[in-house]
Amino acid sequence: MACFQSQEFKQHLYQVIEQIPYGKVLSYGQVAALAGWPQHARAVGKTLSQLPTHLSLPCHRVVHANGALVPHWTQHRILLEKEGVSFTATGRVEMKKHRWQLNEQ
DNA sequence: AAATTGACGGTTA
DNA sequence: GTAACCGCCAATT
Repeated sequence: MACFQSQEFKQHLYQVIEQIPYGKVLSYGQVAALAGWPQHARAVGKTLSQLPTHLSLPCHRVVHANGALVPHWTQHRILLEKEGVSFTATGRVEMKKHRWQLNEQ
């Protein structure tokens, strides 16, 4: 079966992220589960970290389940703010409002 | 082969 | 509400 390095996995991952609606965010674990690899949230993050820039994928809509943003990425908060995502005082996304659930839409 | 690291998750304090 | 701890998997050193 396909490994995490395989193109098939990445393709599936891209497809999931591409489906994230405007102003919504998804956690790594949720993305991993939708891609068919539950419990692999960490590996998903690793894969996203190796994403080529030319894909123009809304990877900024993928955040930590706790609402924490991506470390070492200064633009993350800005991009989400532009989409109307609310933040708490400590700089975390309000997952309660913006977490994309398959139930809605 | 063993230990370390990393864009994580959920529970507990 | 935030902060810390332990558990999880895969890739790298």
